[in-house]
Amino acid sequence: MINMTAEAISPSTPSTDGNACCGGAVSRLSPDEAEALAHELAAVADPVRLQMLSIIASAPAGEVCACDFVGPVGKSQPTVSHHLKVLSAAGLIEGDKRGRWIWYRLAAGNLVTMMSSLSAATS
Amino acid sequence: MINMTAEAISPSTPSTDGNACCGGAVSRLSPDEAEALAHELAAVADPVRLQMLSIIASAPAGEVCACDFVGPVGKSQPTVSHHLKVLSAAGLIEGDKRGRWIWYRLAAGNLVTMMSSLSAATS
DNA sequence: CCTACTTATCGAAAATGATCAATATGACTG
DNA sequence: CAGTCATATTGATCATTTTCGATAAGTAGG
Repeated sequence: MINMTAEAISPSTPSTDGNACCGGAVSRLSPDEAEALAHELAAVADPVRLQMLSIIASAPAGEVCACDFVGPVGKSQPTVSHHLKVLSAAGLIEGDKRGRWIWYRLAAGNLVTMMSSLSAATS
Repeated sequence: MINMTAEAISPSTPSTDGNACCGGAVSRLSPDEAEALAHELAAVADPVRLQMLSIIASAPAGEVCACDFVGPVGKSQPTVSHHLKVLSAAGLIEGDKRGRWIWYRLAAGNLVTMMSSLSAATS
């Protein structure tokens, strides 16, 4: 999931002179890793999507019909569909098409993984 | 800016007829709570800011001079200053002005709090 | 005081993202 | 098969965010 194509320790500025600071900083995250983690976090950093996740989480059966989001979040159906797609693409939810409806449930593992990565980067 | 069209436990669609779904969904997050949590998460959902947090986290002394970010993240000084402001406003880092420099350290508690809120909303 | 240095702010340009109306797609129903 | 319902896609608009060059504000040193 996390990309290792670029080196994690960025070259930084040469630190040519005798400055008191500026020169030795190092990141645990390569630019690519940071990009990937930021993308996952961005999927969750939206009020509508947070409400949708919370709606699924508090559903008795653990799953919610797509049409059930429109009313509570107060957005149009295309907007809800867009957000479902974002959450799905980020691996945070999974949809199950049954008959005319699509039932969404949490893919809870990926949320935990995401938070672990964040913790590891900022330990 | 904040839309108040729906309240915490949204009434949703009337569900007048005998639909198999659409009607009973409830969010644990009010629109305002969702907005607040999303705002905190957005502070972290950026590759540059993630790298900056990771740079502070891996600094031996636990703090990093502001000038030390510019090289590693590969952005201009005004851009770095902007991101420091965002992280600071979100309560994720704290700056300490000593002499000519400003030293930044993690305010780690708020990261933990943020992740707890996210967990609680999506339990 | 004048200069060099560090950080912040301003203003503008470019990119990204959220949103909705209209419409398409696909599935059940009568 | 025609109609209805649930969801996805399209196309456009509006708001936000990222970014940088220029410049201001503040501090230390000569």
